[in-house]
Amino acid sequence: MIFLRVAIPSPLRRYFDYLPPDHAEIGTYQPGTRVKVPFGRRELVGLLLEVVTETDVPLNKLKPVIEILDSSPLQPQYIRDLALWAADYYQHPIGDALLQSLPVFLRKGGEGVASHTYLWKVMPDTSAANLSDKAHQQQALYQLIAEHPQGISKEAIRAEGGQAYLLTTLENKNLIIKFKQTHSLPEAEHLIKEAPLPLHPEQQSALQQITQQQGFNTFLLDGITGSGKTEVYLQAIHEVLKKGLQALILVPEIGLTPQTLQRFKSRFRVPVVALHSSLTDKQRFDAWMQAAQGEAPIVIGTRSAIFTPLKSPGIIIIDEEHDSSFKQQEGFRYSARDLAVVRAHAEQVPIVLGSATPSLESLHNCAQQRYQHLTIRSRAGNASAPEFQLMDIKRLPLNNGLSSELITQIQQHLQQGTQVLVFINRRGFAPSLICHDCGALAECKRCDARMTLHQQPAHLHCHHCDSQRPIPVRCDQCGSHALKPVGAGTERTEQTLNKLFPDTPILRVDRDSTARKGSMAKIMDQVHNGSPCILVGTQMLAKGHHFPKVTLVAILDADSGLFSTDFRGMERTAQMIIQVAGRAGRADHPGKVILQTHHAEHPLLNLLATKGYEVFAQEELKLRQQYQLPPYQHIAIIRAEAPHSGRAEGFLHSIKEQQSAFFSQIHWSGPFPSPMEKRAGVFRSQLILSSQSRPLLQHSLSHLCLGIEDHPLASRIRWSIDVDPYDMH
DNA sequence: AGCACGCCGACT
DNA sequence: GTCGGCGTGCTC
Repeated sequence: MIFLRVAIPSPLRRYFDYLPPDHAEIGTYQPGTRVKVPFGRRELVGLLLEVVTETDVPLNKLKPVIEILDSSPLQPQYIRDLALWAADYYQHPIGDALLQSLPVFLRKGGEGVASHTYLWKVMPDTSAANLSDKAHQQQALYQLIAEHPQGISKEAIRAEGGQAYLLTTLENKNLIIKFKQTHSLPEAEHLIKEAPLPLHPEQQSALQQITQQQGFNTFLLDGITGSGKTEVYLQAIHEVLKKGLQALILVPEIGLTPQTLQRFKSRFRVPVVALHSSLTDKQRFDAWMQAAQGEAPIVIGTRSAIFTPLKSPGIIIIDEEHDSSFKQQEGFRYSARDLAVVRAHAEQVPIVLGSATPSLESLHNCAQQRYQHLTIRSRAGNASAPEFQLMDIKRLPLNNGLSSELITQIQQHLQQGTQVLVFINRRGFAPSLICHDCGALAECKRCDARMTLHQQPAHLHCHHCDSQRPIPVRCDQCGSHALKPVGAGTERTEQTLNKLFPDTPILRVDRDSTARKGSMAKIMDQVHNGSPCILVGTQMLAKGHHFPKVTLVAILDADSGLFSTDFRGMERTAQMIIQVAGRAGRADHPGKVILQTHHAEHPLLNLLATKGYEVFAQEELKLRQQYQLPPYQHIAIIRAEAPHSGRAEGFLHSIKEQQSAFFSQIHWSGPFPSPMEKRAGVFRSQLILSSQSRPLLQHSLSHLCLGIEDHPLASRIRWSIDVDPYDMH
């Protein structure tokens, strides 16, 4: 008798055994195929993992599988192993982790067959001369297709500006022929579309390190903004493509822009597949299949793309490796960057982690000789580094957050015909609304937080739970009409700058101003026309985009993260400052960065402004070591939440009392209320576990997890484990 | 996580 | 009378 062991997408941390399907043809059941199974009163898509001859479950409880969905596994074994490794390491239910490694289309039971891509090529013994001289567009299309002897797809034709609607016309004239895309790639000599840029010595040396070694190696490509990291990626990818292998590139959520894609598409004459959020489930699956079948030599995606199978893996690249979006912040809380290293090791391919502001973890891994540190300290061309100025604003009068010296400097830069970037990491008009008579602040009813005042459109908005209400006319507490906005967000800064510089366009860039499709592109077009303007925005400005005409970057509030309860606050602030600063100045325009601060004497802020990120990071690492914080300690947070105050904390207390004696060399701290205890109507608490040894912590967590599951309150309280948390909230 | 069962309050 | 509130228990 045989049983099918199936992974089910549920929070239950175990497998489920099933009987073979009722009318099954005699055949082999292949691990890795999807199955449709009854589960409770539902039908779910699960993943067949193993065929076993024994089961612990009483026979009368076993149900048969409804249907085997795939004739063979759609995913290679190593992706399943990666998901299993992650489930174990991040303490996530195994079935859920496994199913999350598949595209949504397959999770929902969609047919595992990709749509065909059709290609066109020119018929032999024809030429553009067969067309009328007047048919310019047809001629151009013919030429374009002729340039691709392996065939070209409709999408690629459109991307190259060809008139795809004329394909049928040329087909009817028997000049071109349509065929299904096959898996072959262009010959090595046809790979390059656009010539590589010359490398300066540091880039050259980094490229050599990456490409000359065999098998698995982790490289930290630590290159200042403008040092040409992307060119190193491109040339490393070229080497991979020459061997007929594929490249997987992970970028931050906000970094998957058409410009990013274009850099890869215009360099190589191979399909580049992008797994972005605007694709439908089916389109995403098709792209996934192209990667899995080796049809797409270059695959670019965000966090979840780490589970994309490649037929012939050649290299993995994580761009902006310090970026927080690589860590999933809910549910299956994996770090795509860390999983990428695990994956590269399993596949024996090199992995490149690139950043101008590397995470302290990665720098520490370099110091421990686990990663090879490749630094690029010179900029491409003759660009010079921006000059930093810490501007002490203590006791100075401010015009909605702008000091008069800053205003003067903005004026000067506009007069010299260049652009200015004003960075303020708060959207909305003002962080809150205060009653001038009694001091009461407009608070969110569901969170321990102030509500942000917005004016476009006018309302109060909680940025933590998204609840909204109209702007009150009278104070809730005392009935006074004297309600005043306190502090400034992007909207207010925009308004203030508009009054100060009425003749200069002020362009606001934040989540609100770019919510409509195409509005970001519109703003960027205006910036790139080069005439003087002021860009005002949040961290959206700090990523991806380059503003060659910007010569002054003003950071209105450099202090926000200096005294954060989160030990990573300083690191994040520094990364943000350097990333924003990196938007300014190019070859002919040296940039200047002004940091408005109330703590101009802050040692780390000074170090950052005068000596740069690298020196700052070394100092910050010393502090982490001194206080025994990551990366010198490994930590995990057990979080709990409940709709009544105290319950979550009581639950964690009870867990700690019951369990802590069983574990040695694990340091327990808490439970504490979360930094914002009430959020979206629930009360949250956390218990922090730390250890010097990562394997020990992981092992302990696995046991602890079983203990928590058995706790009588576990089913009534929402709890989760966050291993290597990025955000302490 | 879902989903159903089951036992108490305020509606037609 | 019953509609529906969410506490509890189960999923091979």
